[in-house]
Amino acid sequence: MPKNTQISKAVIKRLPRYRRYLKELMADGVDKISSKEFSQLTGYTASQIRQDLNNFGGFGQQGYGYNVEALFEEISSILGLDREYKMVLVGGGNLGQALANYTHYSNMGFIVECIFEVNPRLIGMRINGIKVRDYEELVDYLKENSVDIGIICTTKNTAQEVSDKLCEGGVRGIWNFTALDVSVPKGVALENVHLSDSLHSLAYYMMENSQ
Amino acid sequence: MPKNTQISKAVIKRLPRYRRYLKELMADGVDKISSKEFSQLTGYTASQIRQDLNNFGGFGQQGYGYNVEALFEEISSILGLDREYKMVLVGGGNLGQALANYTHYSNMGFIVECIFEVNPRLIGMRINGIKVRDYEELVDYLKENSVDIGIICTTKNTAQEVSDKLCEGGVRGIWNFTALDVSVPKGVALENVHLSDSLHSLAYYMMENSQ
DNA sequence: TAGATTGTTAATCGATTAACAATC
DNA sequence: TAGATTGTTAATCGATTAACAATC
Repeated sequence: MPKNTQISKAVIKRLPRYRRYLKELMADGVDKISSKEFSQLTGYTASQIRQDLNNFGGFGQQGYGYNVEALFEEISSILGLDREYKMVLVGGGNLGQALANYTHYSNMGFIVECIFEVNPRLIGMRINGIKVRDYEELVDYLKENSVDIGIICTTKNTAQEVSDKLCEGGVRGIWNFTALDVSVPKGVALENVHLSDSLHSLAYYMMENSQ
Repeated sequence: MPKNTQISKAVIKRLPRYRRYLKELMADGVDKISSKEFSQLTGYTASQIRQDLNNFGGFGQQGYGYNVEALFEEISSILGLDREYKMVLVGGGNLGQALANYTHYSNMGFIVECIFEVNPRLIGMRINGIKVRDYEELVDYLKENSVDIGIICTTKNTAQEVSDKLCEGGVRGIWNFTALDVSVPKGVALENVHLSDSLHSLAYYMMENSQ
């Protein structure tokens, strides 16, 4: 139960990371952890961890710490990972195909229903079980099916058009892998993965290190 | 010519974005831009843009603005994009193959020399011209060849081992796509792309929107 | 010269860290 | 009860924004 103040982006970015470590702890059979121990594990300060978690509620117990499994469930719920998301991916090239698979099989609850493509050689095929449809069918498909998230993996120059069609078609989230910062209407969530930007930052830090 | 104060991560994250927009402006034949106009384009405040750029030098001209092409070159140089980087990718699965291609062909100067894999069916093949080698050869390869950046695209449980081999082999940067936060020795730059974390943040914002 | 816009300092805002009272 | 550790307030730090003098 979130308090009604807006949570900062910085906090939200840390939650999936906390969750990953909690999952590992569960796998290792650890059932309680203090903010201090969790700090050593994650690299965030104990103070920040407590501060972050208390945005959402008091999940710990004084003198004891946090129950690993309970905290994992709480964070999962906060992130909305206790539901299912239907997704479509647009742009079934090399990277698109790989991402469709990755997303579908590595993340519980995120279901990639199909891939939309313009290349006639791919249309009609199945890629690891995920059907490839004609991009022309996208708008109709969205009319007939409820889709939560659209993944954009096209070229830069069609990205905005694709995003518009997805948003008009009723998706509530866009996961964008193109180099374009697409704009989405209010009420649609947007997450960009700019791979080249990431690589370019890496280049910077390499140079900085060697000075 | 960077001043000798450490530049904050927030600034470095914005530079590739500035550069992308400058590239677009160049393609559109625009040759000067003011911080105010650039603000409208990028969504960052004019003040922040000027502040950021002045960490590295005075690239503008009072009363005029910034020369688009010159600024693009400056930022490229700051990011270290005026050199070549030799890369190897470890883990040539679905996503690894796609990333090797993407990196090799979408980014000038980032050359993926080869892919290392354990799957015997892939070893010896070429994927879009990039040779797949036996993972067993990685250590020797790094002894004989100078490699700048290692891309890790294996499963989570071998990620740290791979990272260690790459770092001992002399790479100066790690681009990590696994869900593990690998640790690298001081002097090696690390950039993580946690795809699942990104997706999980998206899920959060979708929920937040619909409340 | 007048107008525009930078470079840079100062003010504000927000996020992180420290401290400690509450409490298990 | 004593010890440990949270939840939360206060202090600090850093990043963003505003303001304006410098200057093209």
